[in-house]
Amino acid sequence: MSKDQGRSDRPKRGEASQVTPRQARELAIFWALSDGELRQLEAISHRVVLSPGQAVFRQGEQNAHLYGVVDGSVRLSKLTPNGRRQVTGFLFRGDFLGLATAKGNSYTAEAIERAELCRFPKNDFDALIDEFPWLGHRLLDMMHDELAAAQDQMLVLGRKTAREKVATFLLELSNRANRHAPDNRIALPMSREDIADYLGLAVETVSRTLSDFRREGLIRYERAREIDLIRKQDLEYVAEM
Amino acid sequence: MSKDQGRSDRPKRGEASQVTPRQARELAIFWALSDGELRQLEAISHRVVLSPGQAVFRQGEQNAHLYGVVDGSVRLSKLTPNGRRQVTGFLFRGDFLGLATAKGNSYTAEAIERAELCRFPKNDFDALIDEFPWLGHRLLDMMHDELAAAQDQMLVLGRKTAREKVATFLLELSNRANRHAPDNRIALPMSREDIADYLGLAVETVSRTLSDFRREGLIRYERAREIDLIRKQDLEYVAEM
DNA sequence: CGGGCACTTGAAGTCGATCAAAGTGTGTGG
DNA sequence: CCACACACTTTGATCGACTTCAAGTGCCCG
Repeated sequence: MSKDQGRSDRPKRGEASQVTPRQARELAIFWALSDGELRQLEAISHRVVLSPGQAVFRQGEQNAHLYGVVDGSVRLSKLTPNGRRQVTGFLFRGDFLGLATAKGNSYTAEAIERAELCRFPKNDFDALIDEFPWLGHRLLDMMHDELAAAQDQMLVLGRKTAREKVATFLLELSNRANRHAPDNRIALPMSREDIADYLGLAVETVSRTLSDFRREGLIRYERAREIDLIRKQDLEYVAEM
Repeated sequence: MSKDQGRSDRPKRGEASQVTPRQARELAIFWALSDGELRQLEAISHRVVLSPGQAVFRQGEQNAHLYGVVDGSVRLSKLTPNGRRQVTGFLFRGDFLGLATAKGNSYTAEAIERAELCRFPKNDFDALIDEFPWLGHRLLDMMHDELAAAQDQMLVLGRKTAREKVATFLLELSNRANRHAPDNRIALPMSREDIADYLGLAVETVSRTLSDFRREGLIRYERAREIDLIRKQDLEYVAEM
């Protein structure tokens, strides 16, 4: 998870600068770009670095940009007038955001831990799509995936018990965020409250359920944010997918 | 809600035929098409008529078509292995489906009441997009809306009480399905169980909550599937949007 | 007109929320 | 470098909303 702490080209947090060569390479891989295409994308890209808690954009704001997560993790959430919160998703390196916001964001995006993003103006990106139409198809595919994920989550929220929700969450995180991590050990950058707001539970229930899983030997952890999924099979059984 | 019962051009249910001039006109309006564009869309369109309960397509099946709802209403749902169901959305005339299914449907789409759909092969539609690029943008916009709706529903499922859920549902239906209906009277083509599975509640809770609303004078109804939203304001207050 | 399915209502039970408090770890300033 | 403060996490006890189980009731369609 190279954090590049103290590198000289690191800009002031929350501000944008030109993308670095490393970021450019990341982008090229995410989008499966040729060299020529990459150069064009680079030309319209800026780099954004956020510290924990800082917002990429907020519910209700206008937003004319697309973002790619290069490093770190991002939390998407909606707030009700009376202050209840629903976390609608977590994003990790390789994920994109800003897609679902034609006019005014319907949700807030915030960095959970220190995060590096790439930013492109939507207009420039649209122009790029006209030049490389398959980019548009890729964008549509990404929205497909996002929509499918949202519908899966609706099932989790509407029809699963607390145990099933937490088990599902752990497995989802294992598949999405820790693709390349050592087997079955997952890092949880988000707080218990974030998890609770994602699963439609109280913090205490999340904590209790994790303790239950540990007592039953399904998982193991000392630090709260680093969990070993021993007996993944049984966890899958609990999740009842 | 002209049902065209007994019209001579009505095909055998569940089978496809050429679109009718009336359907073509509907399409032209939905997509804001010019005459030339409409002719091309007509050329690739087929008409599908479904009786109550019949599936447009099923979870897991391949699906190479897009559909537009011309009349009636459609229920989208997901099933867990152990038989629990989550209804992810309801579609009415003017809505589209088949968008979120790149490879294998992630949900089932079924007619609630008798429904008329227009069907286009995805390939032909893609070709049409190449000719009229703004059609692709329109498609992206529609996915925007779908995604935003899904995220709204996540908030409903995760963070609202039974009363809030039911109130939200009634108002949503009033805005979406009954845009052109006489003020504040809504038709509910779906069963109480469909509503329950949409809101993540038990059937009995939906029924009870509606009875409560009636007792409190927020709504009025004799037949279960036709409800007057008297005191919409108060309903909005209950929904806590 | 009669049967069946959808809806409603009632009573009891349970899961998760809420309230309360103790424990843990992390970062900051002395 | 240590001590303290604060935020996060865990655990316990109680409460309440919604589910589940069990009968009704009534509407719709044959």
